[in-house]
Amino acid sequence: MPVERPHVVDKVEKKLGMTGREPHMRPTTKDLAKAVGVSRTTVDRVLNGREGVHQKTIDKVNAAIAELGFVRNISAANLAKGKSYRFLFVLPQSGDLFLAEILRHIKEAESVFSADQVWADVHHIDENDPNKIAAYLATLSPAEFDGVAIMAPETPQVRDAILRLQERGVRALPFISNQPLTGEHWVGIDNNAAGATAAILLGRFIHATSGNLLIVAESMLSRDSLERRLGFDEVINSKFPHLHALPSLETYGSPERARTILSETIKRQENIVGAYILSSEARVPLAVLEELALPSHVITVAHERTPYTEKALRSGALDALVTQDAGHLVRSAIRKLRALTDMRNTLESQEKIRIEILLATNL
Amino acid sequence: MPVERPHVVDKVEKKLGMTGREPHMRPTTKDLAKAVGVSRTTVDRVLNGREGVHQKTIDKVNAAIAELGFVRNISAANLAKGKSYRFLFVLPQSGDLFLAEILRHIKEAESVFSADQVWADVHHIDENDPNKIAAYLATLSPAEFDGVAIMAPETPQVRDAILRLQERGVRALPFISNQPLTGEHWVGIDNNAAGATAAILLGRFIHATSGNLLIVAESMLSRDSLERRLGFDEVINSKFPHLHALPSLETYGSPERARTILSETIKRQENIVGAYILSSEARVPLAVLEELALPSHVITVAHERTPYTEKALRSGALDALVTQDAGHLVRSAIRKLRALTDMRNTLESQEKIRIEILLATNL
DNA sequence: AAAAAATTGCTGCACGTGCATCAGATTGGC
DNA sequence: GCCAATCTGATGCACGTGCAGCAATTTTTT
Repeated sequence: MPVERPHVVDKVEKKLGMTGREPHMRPTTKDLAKAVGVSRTTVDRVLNGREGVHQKTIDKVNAAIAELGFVRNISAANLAKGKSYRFLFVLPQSGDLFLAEILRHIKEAESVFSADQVWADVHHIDENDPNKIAAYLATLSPAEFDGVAIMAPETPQVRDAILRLQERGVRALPFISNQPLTGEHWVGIDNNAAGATAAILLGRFIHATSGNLLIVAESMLSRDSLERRLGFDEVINSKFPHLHALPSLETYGSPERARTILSETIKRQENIVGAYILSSEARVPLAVLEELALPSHVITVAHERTPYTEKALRSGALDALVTQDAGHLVRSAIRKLRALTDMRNTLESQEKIRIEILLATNL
Repeated sequence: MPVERPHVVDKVEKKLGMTGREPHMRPTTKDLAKAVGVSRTTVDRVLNGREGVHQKTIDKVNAAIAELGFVRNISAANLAKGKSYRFLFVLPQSGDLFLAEILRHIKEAESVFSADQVWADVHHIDENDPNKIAAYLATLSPAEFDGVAIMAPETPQVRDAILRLQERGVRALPFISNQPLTGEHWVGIDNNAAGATAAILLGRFIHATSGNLLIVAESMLSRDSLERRLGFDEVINSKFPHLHALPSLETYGSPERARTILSETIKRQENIVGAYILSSEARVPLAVLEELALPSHVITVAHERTPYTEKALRSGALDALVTQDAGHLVRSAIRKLRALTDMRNTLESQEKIRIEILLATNL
């Protein structure tokens, strides 16, 4: 049974001069004060970094904190402050299945974190108009939101808008799409490594002694795509020189265009032994590849787990999936934003987003 | 900035007949009571399942809970109850590097969860003596621990001890080692799938058109090893019939024995194209394999990420690693135990332990 | 030594929920 | 219509921390 604190007994013990504190009860600010020989007010001043405390006293309090192993009861603190966390996810609009997964997990996470007074909203932006994005970010104030997770392509306008947002006191967190130079905080994977991982899978799964690799992207304009491609090429060139990665085919999200450029390329190239779909929306390219009925020895690798790619993996249309856990991304973003507003640290090992490899057996 | 609840303004608003509640403030039990038209006492009775409330009233309260979207403030509740969570991890003793990782993450997790009044102890048991394990579990009482995560081989004695533990009111959670029939709660991976995943990796990485696969285990007595082997064989037989999995070699944890049986087997078998180390301690077999200097085309797959296997992966001594995240395992166990003592549900998607595949590029 | 500044303490309420006690109110059975 | 049983309410303290207002003490400056 959970431990219920026995109020009365506690008091009696205190009267008898005992500590009144079971070994599994953490010291409180009151205990701290008693240990140091100051009042709770002074302890409070130290804990919350208020000024007007002598350095010597500060040191003594900190020493006692270390010795007693004092940990601030955040629940009680938040309760006292009546604090709540209002976060916003700024995401591209698009019918992307991966994005749908992200949205689903935001809803899910909100219900879990609701017990901790966390609110998560979503706002969709036109990801192709950096000025619009920057303009929208400029409207956000600390009065509305404590933190914002932003998934947007890296452009100078957006980067500046994020910096200004932070200056206004709104914690901003680059989300999935990396925004370099905005600080060390961000949630996502190393896309270079993701591309390299896809390359190893293709390189090792392909048994042919030579051949060409089809590379399909939605667009090569984004930094993420570029990084994946770079990481991919690096590995193919250094470890699998018998394979040749073709120039990236860009679908621009259009099924018709995808069909045209893919079928043309396949007709032209005789010796295709593998296909790498590096965009986060694999549905269109995958559907087209299935239509075109490539020989069965052609290995296909794509990114991001969605209902569609999952099915393709199960059916064998896809040989491997390099993905990041959408739920983890969302929860990590929320935890990081919360830590940022509380000026706490997060647990590195928990927040590191893994580059996951999925085969038909470990879905 | 975080939202500070403006006490004074609140009161004024209430006087003016407003709700006094910003849209991002969750309704409290007081609001609930007002909405239903009962007292906070009655709401409390319903929320905590106390008896003596008319069914009609219960329904009305529940309806209001749904309508207002009331979520009990667990922080406040725990604060009021002075509740703390004392959990125990019962683990094998052994110098296993994987176990060391688990231990490290328990320490780490304790510091994180300490803000939530969670205490995590560790007790080591002799994993080879089911009676001793059962006897130890019999000594645990709800007065000491609210929940216990147990990593122990499946035997009837242990299973019974776990059941009796649960009857005494101590939540028990099978940890990593599955204990079937003790309920749906457990933390770990499907070892059958893990073995199957290793098999796919080996099968696809090996380019030879025929050959033998070395299988190394610490012992085949545990259910986990058996399941991995079964999952492995199933995939090899059905999808890679040109490969032949040799009988399992058991090291019993002894480096000398490992060296002997491995070198003998390798001498006898001419055509070894792959090695699968299915035990959680890969260090000894891996070291021996390196000593024996197998040809470079031999593919090696092992389980569990440790500093040692990580290094082997980086150096190329190992081609792939099938692993489970030790930090995730530990945190998931703590979250599940907490949910069990609170009789809450956990988030399925967060607690599912993934079978991860690691290559040199996605460490 | 007196005045000013810096440091520390006291008191008391607030947050949302749990819980105990006692007092009313409503219902049902006869 | 009366008593008992069942249901509901009122009141108040507790948990650990934050915070405001003011008083008391110590240290530094003039």
